[in-house]
Amino acid sequence: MVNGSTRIRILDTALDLFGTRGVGTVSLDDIADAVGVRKQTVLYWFKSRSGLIDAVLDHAADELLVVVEAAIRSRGDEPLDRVDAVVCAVFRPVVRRPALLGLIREVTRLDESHINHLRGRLSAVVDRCVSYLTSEMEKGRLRTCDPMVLAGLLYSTVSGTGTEPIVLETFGWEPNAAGLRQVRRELRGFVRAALQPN
Amino acid sequence: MVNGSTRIRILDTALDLFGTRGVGTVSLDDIADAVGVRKQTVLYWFKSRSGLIDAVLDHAADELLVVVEAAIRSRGDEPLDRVDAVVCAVFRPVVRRPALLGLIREVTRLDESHINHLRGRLSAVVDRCVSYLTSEMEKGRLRTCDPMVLAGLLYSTVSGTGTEPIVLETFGWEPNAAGLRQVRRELRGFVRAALQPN
DNA sequence: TCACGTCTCTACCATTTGGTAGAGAAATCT
DNA sequence: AGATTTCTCTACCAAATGGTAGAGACGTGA
Repeated sequence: MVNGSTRIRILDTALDLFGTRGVGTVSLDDIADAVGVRKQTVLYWFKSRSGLIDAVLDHAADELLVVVEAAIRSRGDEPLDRVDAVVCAVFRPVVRRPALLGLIREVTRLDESHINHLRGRLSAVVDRCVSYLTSEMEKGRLRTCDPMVLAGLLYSTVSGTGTEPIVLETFGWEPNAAGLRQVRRELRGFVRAALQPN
Repeated sequence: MVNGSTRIRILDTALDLFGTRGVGTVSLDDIADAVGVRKQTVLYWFKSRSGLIDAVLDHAADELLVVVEAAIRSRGDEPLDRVDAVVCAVFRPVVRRPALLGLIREVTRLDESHINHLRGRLSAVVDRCVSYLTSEMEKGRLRTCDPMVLAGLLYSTVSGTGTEPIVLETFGWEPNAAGLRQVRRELRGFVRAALQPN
């Protein structure tokens, strides 16, 4: 594969379309049109629609993993700061690449095989997060609760906030740069309050 | 319309399918098959796919409104209890009718006209929630923050938790009755902690 | 009984879907 | 130069899509 550029362009475009419109409603023709190529070129690079989906999920997982891993390592010892860094890291794509979280959220609509594919890709970070939360709770530096479910709650809050600007608009929020900063600020405060040890 | 039962059955079935599989990926044939009727019967009751979608959204909004309105009125004066009651109320359909919240969450994938349709239906409750949060914050009985964004955060947390069991499973959670109770308990604790006045 | 509205059906249709077959241009290797 | 690999194309196809047209079964009121 000497020339990766077409492949990459397809991958990027598919990620955007899948993430914003939902995997199930985007056809190969839609993707090909957006890339400026014929559907058969897409099928040359990815042997089937299903294969493309898996590849796009990998692509998305890669992008997310890099961001999160960096954040986990970044800030000091205090767990509230650590979590805050991860929240900010996951929130960054909301601005830079809104489709990314949207695609991850699509997991609910995918069939078993794609779900497992994505799970395999993310399980390492997920495990790290849960065991980190567990150990900090044991030290009494986070509000004590079920760490697995807490991780899920945090995910829901951050990803929901990032992927549903339409809902926020319904609540009266204004969708612009200042509004996004506002949301991020509130999100961080919300999570911090929810984790504060009692 | 003497016999409403076919219409209602279509509406119910469509709500379930739309909510679990996503609006865009469910065809009229899928719905008709599930009801045990021909596609043309569906098109007799709802003049187009788009009309059916609006009707289903109305159906869902009705169901949700009843539940939420009752909860808002229910419990005493303390705002944390009030919010807790609403959280429980919204969480109930997660068990009884998982597709309901799933459908509401589909709003992000719908086109402008359907979005506005749903918004019109929900704006009253939404406004009430926001102004309630505002007034309680002014009294210092809730953590002070932006009430609109807070409402959005609460929505994301509750609906995300309810609509993404697959994500929770990835975090190691077990999808059964005990697991659901566990999630609800953690959710309530999470929200309570996040709203506690400082 | 007859007419009428209600309800579901069969029969189609144009368009779009994911996918196959294979031709042709261009680069790369020998 | 000739052969081979890489890449994108045109030309199809069977199946599924949303939707139209209209027939027939059914009960109800006059």
